[in-house]
Amino acid sequence: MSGFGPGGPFLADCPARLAVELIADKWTAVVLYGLSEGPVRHGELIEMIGGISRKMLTQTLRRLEAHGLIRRHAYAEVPPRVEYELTPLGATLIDPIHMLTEWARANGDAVLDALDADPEPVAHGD
Amino acid sequence: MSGFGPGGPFLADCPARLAVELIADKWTAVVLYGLSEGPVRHGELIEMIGGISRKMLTQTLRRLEAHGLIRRHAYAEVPPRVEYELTPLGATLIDPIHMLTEWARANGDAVLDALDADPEPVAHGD
DNA sequence: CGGGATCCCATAAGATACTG
DNA sequence: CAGTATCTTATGGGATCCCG
Repeated sequence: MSGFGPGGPFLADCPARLAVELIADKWTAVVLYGLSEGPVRHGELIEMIGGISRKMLTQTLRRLEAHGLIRRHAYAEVPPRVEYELTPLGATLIDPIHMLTEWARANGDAVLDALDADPEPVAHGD
Repeated sequence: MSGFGPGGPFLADCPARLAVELIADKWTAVVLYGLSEGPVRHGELIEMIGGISRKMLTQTLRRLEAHGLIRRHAYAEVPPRVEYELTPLGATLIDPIHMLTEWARANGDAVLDALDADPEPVAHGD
């Protein structure tokens, strides 16, 4: 399995790359997770998530909307009300994200233990 | 489920945050994926992944090692040989990553279609 | 061959203030 | 309440050179 030439790296066009580009930023997975139970308002997401700025939330929601993973519902009211909900496509992403979450719940401590055991930057050339 | 006060956002200490902090960067998931079949050398990873710089690879490997997810094996040879492999803990992360990959393989086209349908930045305030 | 050090640039992301 | 614009800083990440 090591006979790939310079012309064809394996993982270069791997679907993992797309998955990473989609959810591998600071907020995307958390926002999707926040929407997993049903429609949520902008302000509610801010409170739920805790620590995200309005700018980052809006930006994340926009990208998810453009990717077809969530749907925006703006009501013509005063004061304005906007709700976001997963599309059927977006809902299919909840399971994988849930698996990651479960993994973290089960193994998070082990990771923190490992960090605790090797606190130093591990310079192998030293 | 909307009665959380200012003192307790739901997702703030959610394990999803740890999961995100672990794998939500450009290379971590791909590197783990590259190690999922068995021990691989540094240079092999470079070829397999395609596009990663030596600096980023080393940096990613160091963090994974510190997190206890991979193990480094340096052989006292000339020229030097260094192999990396998943720890048992790291191996448990492969399944979740695999699910993401499978999702991308199944739904990647749908996402690209959505992007194609709404190419513009979607300015709702316009 | 593996990897550290340095320099440099592009982007991410927070704070703040303003608009409908 | 929801969203945008602008500014600023921290970080990510590439290129390059040098060392074991």
